[in-house]
Amino acid sequence: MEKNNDFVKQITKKSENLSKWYIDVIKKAKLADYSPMKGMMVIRPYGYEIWELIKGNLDRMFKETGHRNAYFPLFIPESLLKKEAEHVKGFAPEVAWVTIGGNEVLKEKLAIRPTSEAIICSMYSKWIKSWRDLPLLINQWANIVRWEKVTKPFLRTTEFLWQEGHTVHSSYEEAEEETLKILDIYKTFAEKYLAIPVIPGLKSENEKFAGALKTYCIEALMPDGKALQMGTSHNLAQNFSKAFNIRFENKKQKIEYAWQTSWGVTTRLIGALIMAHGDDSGLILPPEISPFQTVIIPIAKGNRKQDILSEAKKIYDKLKKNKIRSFLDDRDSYTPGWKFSEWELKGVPVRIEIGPKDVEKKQLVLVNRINRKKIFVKQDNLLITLKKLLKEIQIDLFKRAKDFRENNTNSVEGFDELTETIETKRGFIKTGWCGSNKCEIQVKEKVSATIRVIINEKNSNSKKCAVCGKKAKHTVLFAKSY
RNA sequence: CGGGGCGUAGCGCAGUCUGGUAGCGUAUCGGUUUUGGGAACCGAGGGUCGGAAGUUCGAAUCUUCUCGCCCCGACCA
Repeated sequence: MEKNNDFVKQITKKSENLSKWYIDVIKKAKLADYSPMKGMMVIRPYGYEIWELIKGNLDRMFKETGHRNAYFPLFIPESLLKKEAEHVKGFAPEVAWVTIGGNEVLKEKLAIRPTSEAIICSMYSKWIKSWRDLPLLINQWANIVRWEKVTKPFLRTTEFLWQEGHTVHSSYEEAEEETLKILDIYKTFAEKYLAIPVIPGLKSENEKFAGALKTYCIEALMPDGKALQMGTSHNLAQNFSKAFNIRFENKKQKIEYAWQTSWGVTTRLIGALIMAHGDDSGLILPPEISPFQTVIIPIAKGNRKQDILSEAKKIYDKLKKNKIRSFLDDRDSYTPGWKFSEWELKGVPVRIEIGPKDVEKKQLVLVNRINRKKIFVKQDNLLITLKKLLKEIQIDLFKRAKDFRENNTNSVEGFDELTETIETKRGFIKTGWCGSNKCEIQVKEKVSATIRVIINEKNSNSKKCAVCGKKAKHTVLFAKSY
């Protein structure tokens, strides 16, 4: 009986089929559900609460670095979207258009924003006149529509939620500094809050944002060996300021085009969170970002029922007072065993059990979601032990994910070894690259893997390009990607 | 957007080949006893078989079209 750990029924095993497991968990844990429109999902309260925690923490980090929130329109007139040539070329295939308003056919069709550079830049050109107006540091939390062909809840949906920062600076160097500052915030957030280790770096020309000079990103490795881009930060240089006429008078009294950045993360982060940490029993949420850090399950037996319930309520109040997000599951219609499985499926990191024996001994049972290890703790020591356990779980999840990434990162030399490793092992493939578009495409055509991130911009320790054999300019990570 | 698979009760499925008026498990609702790993018993409700058109005396079942979802590719956060 104690041998069988298959407590949760009705979800596919993560080890057997990650995709199926992923969908099962999302539906059974009530994170999201499909809507009547293709590729559009409903984010249910439990899923949205995770987003609120992501949003709250990132928002604080943005504000601490001087950014302010604003809100721009959902629609972008076609003429504005077309102003930056590369930009419109990149997004055209996935834009949804509004052509009728009320009963009238519109004179100019309106794009539902696939990203907001165009509308925001058109406003910036009105607002910015002098170096004294800079830097301008604005972020917006918004929804976005991209008409994707293949969708998957959280990872790629037709409509998604995100934040997009759009900043304006008086020099290239300052814009570059901002781009890297945000990249660092993203990395810190991913690792400290989501407990997902990421690799920061530059995108290749092939993979960069339409309209950017340089695109930086953070990349994570998922359990199936595919890479997931978790955030991007672009140095737009003067590409958009020239297209949208954002000019300022600099300190030398010369008119100059402004230097810009843009950056974003999306509800995709929730998808990463689900895949990175979960197991055969369901989700495992890092304490920092879990809607409930603990769930209290009273085992209300026989004539001790009232007794136990009131003790459980006291524990709940105590945790609430100490700002530990918890849920008291005192529903009478489910048995304790059912609740254990349910909350494991929902990924709550610590379960607190309180039954007749515990009330007698003035103790509680804490159960770690990662390994189901039980800790018996005196009621007086609850806070200290619980806080320690939550910290431990946060760290363990990060460590687990990092070990996985390291075990699935292989260094290779030469085209054959590169393509063979991708085919047989997947994961990140570290190798030298000469910097040519042609070499990257050659790999893509053979094994459909691309350069996820350039991790060493300057030199590559005299390695050779894995494809052409010429001297390598960069060290890069190849991978298949989401 | 190409190749493959699937849409029948909230969920998981059988029934489709061979046409005859819809069933199983689970969940739900009411009641009683229960509660330390998805409780037991008694009773009840719930489906225009994804949608449309056609063939037929008769369609979940056959034909055509269409919508959606999943998997594998190509494209993207």
